Amino acid sequence: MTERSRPLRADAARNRARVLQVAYETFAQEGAAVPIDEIARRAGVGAGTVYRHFPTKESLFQAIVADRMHQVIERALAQAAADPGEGLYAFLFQMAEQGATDLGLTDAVAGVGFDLAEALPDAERKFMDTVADILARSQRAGTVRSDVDAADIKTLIVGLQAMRRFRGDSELMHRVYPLIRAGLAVPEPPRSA
Amino acid sequence: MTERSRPLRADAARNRARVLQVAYETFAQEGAAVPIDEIARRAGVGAGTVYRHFPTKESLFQAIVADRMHQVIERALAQAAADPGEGLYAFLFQMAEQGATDLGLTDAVAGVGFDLAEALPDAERKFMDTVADILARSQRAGTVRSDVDAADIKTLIVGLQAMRRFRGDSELMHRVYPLIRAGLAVPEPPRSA
Amino acid sequence: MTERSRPLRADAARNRARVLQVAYETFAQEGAAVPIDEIARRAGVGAGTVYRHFPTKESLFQAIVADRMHQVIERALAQAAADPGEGLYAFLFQMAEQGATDLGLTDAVAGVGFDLAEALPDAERKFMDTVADILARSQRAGTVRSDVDAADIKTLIVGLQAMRRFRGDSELMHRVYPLIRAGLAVPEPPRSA
Amino acid sequence: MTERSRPLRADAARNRARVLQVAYETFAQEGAAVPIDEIARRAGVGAGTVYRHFPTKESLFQAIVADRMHQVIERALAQAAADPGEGLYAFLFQMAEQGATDLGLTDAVAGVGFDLAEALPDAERKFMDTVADILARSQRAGTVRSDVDAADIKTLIVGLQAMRRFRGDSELMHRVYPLIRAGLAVPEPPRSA
DNA sequence: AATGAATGAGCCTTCATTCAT
DNA sequence: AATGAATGAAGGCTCATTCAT
Repeated sequence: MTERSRPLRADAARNRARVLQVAYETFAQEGAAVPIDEIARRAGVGAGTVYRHFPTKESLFQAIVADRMHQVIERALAQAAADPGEGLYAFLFQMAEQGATDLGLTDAVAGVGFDLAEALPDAERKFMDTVADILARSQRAGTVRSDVDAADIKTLIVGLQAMRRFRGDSELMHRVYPLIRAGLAVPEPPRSA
Repeated sequence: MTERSRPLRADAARNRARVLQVAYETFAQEGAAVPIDEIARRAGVGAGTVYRHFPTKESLFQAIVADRMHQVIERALAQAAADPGEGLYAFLFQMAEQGATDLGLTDAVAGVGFDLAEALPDAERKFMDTVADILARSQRAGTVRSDVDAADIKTLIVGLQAMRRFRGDSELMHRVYPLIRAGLAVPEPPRSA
Repeated sequence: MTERSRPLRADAARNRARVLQVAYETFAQEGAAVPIDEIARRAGVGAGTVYRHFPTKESLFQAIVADRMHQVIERALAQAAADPGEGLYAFLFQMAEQGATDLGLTDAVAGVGFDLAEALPDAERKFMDTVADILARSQRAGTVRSDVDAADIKTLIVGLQAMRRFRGDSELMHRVYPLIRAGLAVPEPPRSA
Repeated sequence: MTERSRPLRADAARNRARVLQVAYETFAQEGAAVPIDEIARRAGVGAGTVYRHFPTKESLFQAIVADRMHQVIERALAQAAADPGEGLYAFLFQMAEQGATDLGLTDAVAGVGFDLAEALPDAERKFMDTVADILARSQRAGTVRSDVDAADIKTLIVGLQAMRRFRGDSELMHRVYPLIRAGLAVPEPPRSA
């Protein structure tokens, strides 16, 4: 996605990956207010090195989000292929789970303090395509009502992430998630006399 | 709730109210990172005046949240009294609406960056009591399934606020809200043969 | 000293005296960093009232020092009249005692952060005259060596105040004060063969 | 005393030393109320640089005091070794001299606004040990009366510093210092008949 | 390329002083 | 005359970003 005239030197590539990973974990745990110096310290590099790879804090954010998006999409597609009927529900669940421990991703998806569509239009488009794909498969499988579209699902993802962060994993799963699922299910036709 | 030996002087009361209002709007729009100086500027007072009324930024937050909570609760109870069956749905909608333009309230309810239960235990308790009250009325009216409790509703509120912020009012109302409502409705009994 | 066209109204005079007293106690206990608002609060008046009587914090300081100086001088002269030989020692002791609990007076005498001679030349002159007077009486009484002058005594006062503040009253009296006294006493003439 | 995993980079060490020196001079001249920004300006660095080396204003104070203490102790021990009988007097004189131009050191020794024993217990202990050592040597040499202890000497130091600050160097030396010395000298035994 | 020191704008908060009530 | 609210200039400290080593 990011093009470079020359591939990174091996040690530079290692540093970049390490910073990305550490930054992801740190922001996820502590929020976006963590100083870059702290990221550098945890990654075992100098602050200058972080800035060499990511010229602003914002760009580090972007890189993290792009990275996560990529992973999320891969996994979702795999699940949908394996079980189309459950695909959408599995995806929703997975996104809630991710988002709960991943403030950056959540906010990126929700567009809070970070405009995904503007910052990473490719990632945004690919994400929406994936949602549409998975949704269509589940609808064809008859497990999701047909008057729901990809934008609705994205909205639910945003909501579920917030809920998941607010309430514990297990409680969300057992108490709220079923409500959402019931809402998405194909409604019973009115009982005929 | 806050007691003062003597009521504030007229000018002071005016300033206090003005700061509160401006701070509410500003935080809602810009988030909690806005400097106090900016609040003061918008309110047309000196920074010292803000600090006279609210000795820390945190306390200004608290005052805003307490104020909003109070209003929200009042309105919700009035609605529930007028139409018990619709009470819960009206409440959910109202909270989503409020929360969308009111980051402070949202975060306070969700416990993000502000521990409502700790900072304003009275407000928190009253809020939960109100939720339980409205829910019970709707359940008695037969419009909400009985295996849902106040904590579930609070979770949904958090989710709806996030969704509402993400998506426009009208779209949320027409596309996502019905799903939530369907999920909360009393399920059809399995069709007997 | 300070002239006024009209004498203060009774209530104003009462307020002025009260502020002076409270400010003296507060500065003595807490140091000069105490805000004027705090003085006002303790005195039970508004901050504006303090400023009506003492147009700056500095001037409040001056008034306190002048007041204390006056009292110190009165008492010292009385003691010297009663017992000329002990007069100087009593005076030194008294000043150490005062100064220990009275940061303002100490610093004023020492000229630290407050130039007594410049701010209150009358008080300064009167103080030095008093020192000279008491010293002369003790020298005539034969209890103090004759090659010591008023400036030396003032220097010792400054030192004793610092020492007293550093060490407790009783320890200063029993361990260090005798050394000073021995130093001031008329030296033994060299033993003839 | 302070250990660092790696020695500071040359430029950093230069800056640190420069800040320390400038801060010493500035605090000595102007007192502790000088803003850090002013120190930084005089040192020709940014405020952030001061804070990099000394994370709080307090810690800058401590570093200065520790530095001075170290020098004072070294010098005093050297003098005492060279001339035990004069050692204590030389020490007193030196401390008075230092303290007069060094509000930080004075206040640290006197415990005014800075609790040496708490902030730098090692320095405090070493200082007291040094005082005791020098005193003992002078007492053994017969130049100081035996009923004086290290705490008394410390008290005198506090007093002398205050006096020195109040009065010029030469005057203190010629007029007051002899009094103190006379007080410390071994008293003449009462003349036998 | 990496390092980490330096920068400096900006934030929260305090407080001497002024001024409307 | 008294009150206490308002002002606004600092001050200590943080941190994104730049730059010398």
